[in-house]
Amino acid sequence: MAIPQQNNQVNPMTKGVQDRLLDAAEELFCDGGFEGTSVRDIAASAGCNVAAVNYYFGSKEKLYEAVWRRHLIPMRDARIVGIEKVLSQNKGQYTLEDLLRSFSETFVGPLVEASRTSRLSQLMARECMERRLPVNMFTDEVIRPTLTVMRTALMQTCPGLDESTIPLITFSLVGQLVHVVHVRAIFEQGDGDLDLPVFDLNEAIDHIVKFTGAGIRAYAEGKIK
Amino acid sequence: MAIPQQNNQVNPMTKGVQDRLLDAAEELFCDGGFEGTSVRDIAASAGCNVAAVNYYFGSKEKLYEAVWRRHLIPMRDARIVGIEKVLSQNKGQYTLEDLLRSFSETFVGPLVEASRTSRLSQLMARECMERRLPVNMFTDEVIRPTLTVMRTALMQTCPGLDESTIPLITFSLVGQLVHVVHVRAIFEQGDGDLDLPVFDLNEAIDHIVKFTGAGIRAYAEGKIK
DNA sequence: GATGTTTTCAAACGAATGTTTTAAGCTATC
DNA sequence: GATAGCTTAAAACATTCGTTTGAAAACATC
Repeated sequence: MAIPQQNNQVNPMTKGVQDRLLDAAEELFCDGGFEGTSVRDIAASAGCNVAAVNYYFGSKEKLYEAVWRRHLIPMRDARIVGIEKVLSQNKGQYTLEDLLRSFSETFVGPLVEASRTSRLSQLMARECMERRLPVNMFTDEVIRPTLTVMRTALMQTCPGLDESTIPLITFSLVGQLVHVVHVRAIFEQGDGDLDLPVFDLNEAIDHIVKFTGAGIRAYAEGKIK
Repeated sequence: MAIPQQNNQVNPMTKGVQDRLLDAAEELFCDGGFEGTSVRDIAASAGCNVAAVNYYFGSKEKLYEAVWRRHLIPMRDARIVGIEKVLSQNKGQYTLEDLLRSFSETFVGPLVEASRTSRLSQLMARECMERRLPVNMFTDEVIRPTLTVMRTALMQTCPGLDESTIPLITFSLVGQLVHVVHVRAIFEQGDGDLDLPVFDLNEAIDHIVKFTGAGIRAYAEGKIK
């Protein structure tokens, strides 16, 4: 009746059933979404029986949450250390753009670097809409900690900046970065015959960094509001 | 066997079955997504039989497309006339921020003004991920026409602007606007106990307009790149 | 009012879903 | 090697799904 403990496989050669299920579920959830993926598909892809899903995770829903838990904390930590690395860099020998670039790259990185057309980004985008995870799981584990670090980092970098503007500034930066991930996903799966301008990720990030930097400086220099 | 013609109801008092199905489907698709909504729910909500969906639209999928077709063209037209209204305003008596504000408001407007926590925005966000509409239906009917008008408008407003920067600039603006719609949806359905700063839509749009304006001027004045 | 067409409805179909059951296989301990 | 406790497996269970069927109802036309 009870769900067995997490079995951290001792032998690293062959993954246990739990890990195989997590891997398979992650890939299939990304491609087909939660509703579009059946536990039979997951079990088949993991090479085990259907019942294993309920045996190890209790339900399809719990399996979905377990897939997410593997990503949230590493994602948050990567963003935070990215910011702190810039801050601790040669005691102040960094520009606003350095800070923005570091944040942008650690933000976009895990969302696009994953193999096979950015699985995490698909997963994230789906989750934003389907709302299957417990509310605040995201807010508590990723968004709030990141915002806190970013706030002090920006204040330290731009002395003239009014602290009340930081939420909206961060909002603008994140909005552009999220958008870059979405658009990239669209272009990658597009059939290429769109005559929209070709989309280059590094070029886009470079633009976002400079563009956002200009906006922030306008705030800091009092040219806005 | 054949699907009957669109019956444009003569008597405006009582909507026909097709329209009732479209209304019900729109609401339910927004709340539950495509997979999460059954044709039985739709039929019940529309007050008709299940078979009516297949009778009038051929399939659940076709009904979903029909729901979308009611929105795409009005959305595109609203954006375009919003831009053109500013352009034709007192022969040049408008600022860059006027243009950005008009575009922003017509962009965000239909996504947030709809009754009940912005149905269209939910629908849009879901569609971005589930990809159920024919590819390029969005690109052809909305995105490309809007981009074309926006390009000429920006070039006319900022003479010093390099045309090659416009796609990325528009991208930044749209990214922030899409994000504002998403975040607003999160806050509206949130339980309010998030201690994140309160989110005010008009304040956010005002920020986006000024922030983006500063970024564009930085390009136009050669301070970037 | 009879006739032919369009629309509505209850019922059923066939397939797919998540979950549970029941029994067999496995592994470690004595 | 027997025993107890995990783990796996096949099958069945109970829903739910989109769609189709066939007949009744409503409507229009003459």
